[in-house]
Amino acid sequence: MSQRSRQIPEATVARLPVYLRSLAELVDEKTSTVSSERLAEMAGVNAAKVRKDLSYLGSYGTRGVGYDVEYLLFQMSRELGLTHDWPVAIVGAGNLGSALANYGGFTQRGFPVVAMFDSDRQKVDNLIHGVRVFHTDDLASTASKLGVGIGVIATPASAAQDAADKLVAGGVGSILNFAPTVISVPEGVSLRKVDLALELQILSFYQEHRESSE
Amino acid sequence: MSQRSRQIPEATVARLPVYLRSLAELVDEKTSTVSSERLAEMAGVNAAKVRKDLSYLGSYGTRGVGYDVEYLLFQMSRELGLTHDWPVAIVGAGNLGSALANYGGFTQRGFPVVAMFDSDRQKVDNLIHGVRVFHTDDLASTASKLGVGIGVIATPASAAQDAADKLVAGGVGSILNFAPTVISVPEGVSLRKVDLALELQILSFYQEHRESSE
DNA sequence: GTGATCTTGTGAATACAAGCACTAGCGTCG
DNA sequence: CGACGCTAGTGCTTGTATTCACAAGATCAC
Repeated sequence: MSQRSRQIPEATVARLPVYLRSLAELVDEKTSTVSSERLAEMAGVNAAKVRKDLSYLGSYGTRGVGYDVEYLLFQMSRELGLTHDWPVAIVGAGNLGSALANYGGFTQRGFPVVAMFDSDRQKVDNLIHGVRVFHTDDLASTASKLGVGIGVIATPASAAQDAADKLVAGGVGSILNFAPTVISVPEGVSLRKVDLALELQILSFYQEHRESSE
Repeated sequence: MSQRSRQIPEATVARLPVYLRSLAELVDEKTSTVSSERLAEMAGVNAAKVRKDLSYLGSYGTRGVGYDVEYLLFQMSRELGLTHDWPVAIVGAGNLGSALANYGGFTQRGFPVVAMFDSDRQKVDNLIHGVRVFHTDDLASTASKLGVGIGVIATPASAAQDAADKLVAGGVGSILNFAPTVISVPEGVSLRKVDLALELQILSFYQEHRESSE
């Protein structure tokens, strides 16, 4: 059963949510069928890529017609694991952590924040946007008890690796890291990062090189 | 002069800031020389990749010895365009935009926020973390006047494309998009995106598939 | 029904990235 | 001063992702 679908390439997985959003828009505007070309335009990619990406999910299109929007949306949600909620824990109750907790979009999209953690005992037992703050000493056990699947690291860089280790110890399988540092996790744990400074520096590179060539 | 260095691959550019951070750490701990192996470990990549990446910048290492930390740091900063500031404008003075403006890290790292823009006249002329809010009607002209190089889009999805268009009209060459939507920019303008929901959904995919195979 | 027109699904070609494994050069130690 | 050990630089192989281009299936008009 685990081998239901051939391995989906990483690059494809990263694009599925973009298609998903496009499909949601199409539903909103009551469009029932969509071609790979239209979907490609909405997602900002090439049509052949859309078709190949979607073909990994199965043959859900109809030649000469296109894809049924609702059906594809459902299949994709299922594939992405969005048909049920994924409890999320946020480590670090500072500016960023609080901002993330306050940002309603999480829960709304199926990622309810069920706990926050901080090493500052002053913050422990506070409620942030209705979410209770626990001490990081209790991270692993609490995360495990609450069935946390995804951990978000919003600590300073120096505490990030420790946070990751504790999350993993608590059985968390996926980590989203906002701390500006490289962290390592055991094989089998998924890790993605969001790093502002890094993004700006990449843009700076291209900015610099564009200027010098004009 | 613009052809000083052979074209640096995108994947390499995206890693340079990671090396840069590692080098900064090494300077802090007073290390004067570093091998590709050590740097690879710090950056979480393979040593051969480090050497290849650095070789695009020039031959700054010494065989049998390694790289001089300070010298490499300098060269890399230069290449990344970090030897001077890049004025940044933030479009959207809502929760996210304000949080970004309040986050000191920007200015500190050479990306001073020189202006914010919002379509809500109530917010115009407010100061957020010392940064004045302008109306989006004046976006292009103000951005141009202030010499903004990088624009950050922190608007709702529906306003993002318009914000991008105005930034481009104002001469902005690089855009960092936080809005959960695909935006398009003319050739020659750099575009990167940061999208929370998307990251969580990608993690959800792997989470889902890990579970089903255990 | 048959031909014209779409649009998917996919094999093959191309482009890009990663990693290995070797070579060249530097420093050091005996 | 010669041999050895270390480490950068890089050609080549392998793997992955993108794109092209076309055949196969579906619909529609008449």
